[in-house]
Amino acid sequence: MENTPQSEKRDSYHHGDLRAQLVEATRILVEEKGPDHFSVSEACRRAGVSTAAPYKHFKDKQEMLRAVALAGMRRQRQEMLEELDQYAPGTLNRIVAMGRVYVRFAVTEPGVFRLMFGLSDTHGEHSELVETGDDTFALVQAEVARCRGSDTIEESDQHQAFLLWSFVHGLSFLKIDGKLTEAKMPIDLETVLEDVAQRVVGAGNSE
Amino acid sequence: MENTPQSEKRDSYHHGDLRAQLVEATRILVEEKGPDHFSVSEACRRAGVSTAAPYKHFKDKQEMLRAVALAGMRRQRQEMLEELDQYAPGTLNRIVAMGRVYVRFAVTEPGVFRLMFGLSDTHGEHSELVETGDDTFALVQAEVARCRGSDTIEESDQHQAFLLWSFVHGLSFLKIDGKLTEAKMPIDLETVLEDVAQRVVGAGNSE
DNA sequence: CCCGCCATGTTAGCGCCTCTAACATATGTT
DNA sequence: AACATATGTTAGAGGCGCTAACATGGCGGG
Repeated sequence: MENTPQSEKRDSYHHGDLRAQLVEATRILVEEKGPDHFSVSEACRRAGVSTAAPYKHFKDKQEMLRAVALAGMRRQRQEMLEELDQYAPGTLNRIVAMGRVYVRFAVTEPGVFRLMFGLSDTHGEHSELVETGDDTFALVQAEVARCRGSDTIEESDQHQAFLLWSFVHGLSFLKIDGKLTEAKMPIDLETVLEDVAQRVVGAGNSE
Repeated sequence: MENTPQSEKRDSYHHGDLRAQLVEATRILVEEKGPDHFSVSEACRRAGVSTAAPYKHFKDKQEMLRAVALAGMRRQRQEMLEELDQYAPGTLNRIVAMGRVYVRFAVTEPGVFRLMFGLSDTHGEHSELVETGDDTFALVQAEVARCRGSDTIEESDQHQAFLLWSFVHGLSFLKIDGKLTEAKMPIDLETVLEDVAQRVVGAGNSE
């Protein structure tokens, strides 16, 4: 973050680390204007290069955005791992912690968060994004299994992890889209996450 | 649907019902290419008019998309009402039915569904969209209350409706973004919806 | 009945955008 | 030193959103 001089005039013809700087400019713009209103031109202006320069590093606009999305997914996963460290294994607190990170990330970086999921066209083909997402989901599955006292993931764990994921995903989007007025979400986030973890993982099976 | 001649050459200078036809062309294009890759120009080509014509009916591109989003929200709400008619009042089946409509709509018309939520910039100011969304949500709240045997909505009903909404919303997006492989969502939609309704509304409070 | 108004269409064109081609410059390998 | 390659530049094609100015035709009042 702090090693990106951004708009300092460069002394040499060549740039040094244009690719990284373009990704950072893209990230900032995506947050500022939203993924829709992002333009390559403006990223170039921010980075202080001509509008043709990015095409030496990226195939097209989509690839620039994809780089930002991938970095976002890795950052989100990293934050989860760090948060998980603070809680004892096999407890609901760890489930709650992951949900908290998920929603917090969405609220803190809604632009990048939208990118991580919205760009569904190209995601399928480019496996890094899919793999990183799968890895993060595997974290949830493992945590659910451990709440049962097991280290192997069974179908019920998959199911519960899927329920949790859908919920926090929906909650995140509703929040950043401004659909959640006070009246619709009457209690605070932390309590909600605890409630959901309890309902999904804490209780016994209900069939 | 069948009263839109689409690309028939029109005999007269004037068009007759260009606005409606542009909305329909927009809807189709949004489904075909996704909300991102929609262009006013192409909608004009489909409707057989010049690229300046839409601006006699819409302020800008956003307003065209908003018209499609609003129509979508009303259609979704209508589908819910029709589906609800098939089930006895005060039963979990009615909760499940609403979830089914929500997800089915998302899967059937992912482009419009994205539009209904994605365009968060302009939603806040233009109240029709917000109101329609609120109306639909109120339906869920009322249904939850009635499962308790009450006709007045209390905070616990709000809370449960919110949980349900977040879940189906997240599930819908994960589905249309292709994030739900077989391994991640091991059982079929109907069973999932029943399970969630049971966990959220069916069970007693868990605090 | 005709005439003028206004709604709604058209063409022309500006400015911005993405992306490519052709050229320029730095870097490092031999 | 000379060349190959990586990475920057300028110029420009082609598409898009939107506006201005003009054209057409339906409709209501004299």
